[in-house]
Amino acid sequence: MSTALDAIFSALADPTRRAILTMLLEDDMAVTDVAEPFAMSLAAISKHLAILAGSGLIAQEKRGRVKWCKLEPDAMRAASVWMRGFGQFDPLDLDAFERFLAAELPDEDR
Amino acid sequence: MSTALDAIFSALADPTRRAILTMLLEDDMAVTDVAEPFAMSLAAISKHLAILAGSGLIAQEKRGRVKWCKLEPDAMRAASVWMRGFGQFDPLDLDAFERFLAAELPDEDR
DNA sequence: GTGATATTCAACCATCCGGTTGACGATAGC
DNA sequence: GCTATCGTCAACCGGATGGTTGAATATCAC
Repeated sequence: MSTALDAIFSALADPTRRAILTMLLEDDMAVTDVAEPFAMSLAAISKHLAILAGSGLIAQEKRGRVKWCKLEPDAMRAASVWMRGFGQFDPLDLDAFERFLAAELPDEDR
Repeated sequence: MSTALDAIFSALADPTRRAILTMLLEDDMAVTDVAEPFAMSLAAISKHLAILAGSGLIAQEKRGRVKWCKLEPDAMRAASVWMRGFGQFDPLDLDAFERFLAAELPDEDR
């Protein structure tokens, strides 16, 4: 019971990585341009981007010597669906919620 | 830009803690009962519960010598809303979710 | 009061995480 | 070919994280 949601939630747990995702919401960006507004080294940002790519939240494509980073919002869907189970369903609806999860999420994410 | 979302996402990043939240979806539980299905010490679970309480995802109330743990689903809303900002989710799946809501919840709760 | 149960505290440990720096491999421009 | 730019790699560092154990605190049952 883990890997995909683990990776997504822990990727989202860092404010720098959330800020990067917000930036990518506006447009695809090269690694250097992603790093520019942050007060940390390029290598650090490169690691953050690798973590985001590893969780599937972004995709990276190298074109020439520049590597482009592109948001992959679909990766957030599993986590969003998981979270929605809380708060919108009261205990009486639990069985129905389980059925919904069974339909929406792969086994390993339940 | 950080603390609340940091705490919530990093609390959710651990599979043990997510499993605990799922258990609490069914009913409020005492610490010992929460710990029972897990292959780790009671102290470890106690720490996990403290983290969940610290992030606001659960509330704990001590009654007598037993401490009851109760889900606080509202705490998830900030994170859920944040994620939805990215979510041009697959429209077909959203439709499925809407149909599910329509079938399972009375009108006044939607 | 004695003894069992519920929970936390404190110290400790191994590992992971977020950051640094410096060297390196590729590609672009001239 | 030379040089500047883009990005990663490797080694390192301090602090957080997730777990352990054993002692301590509080409450309940008798």
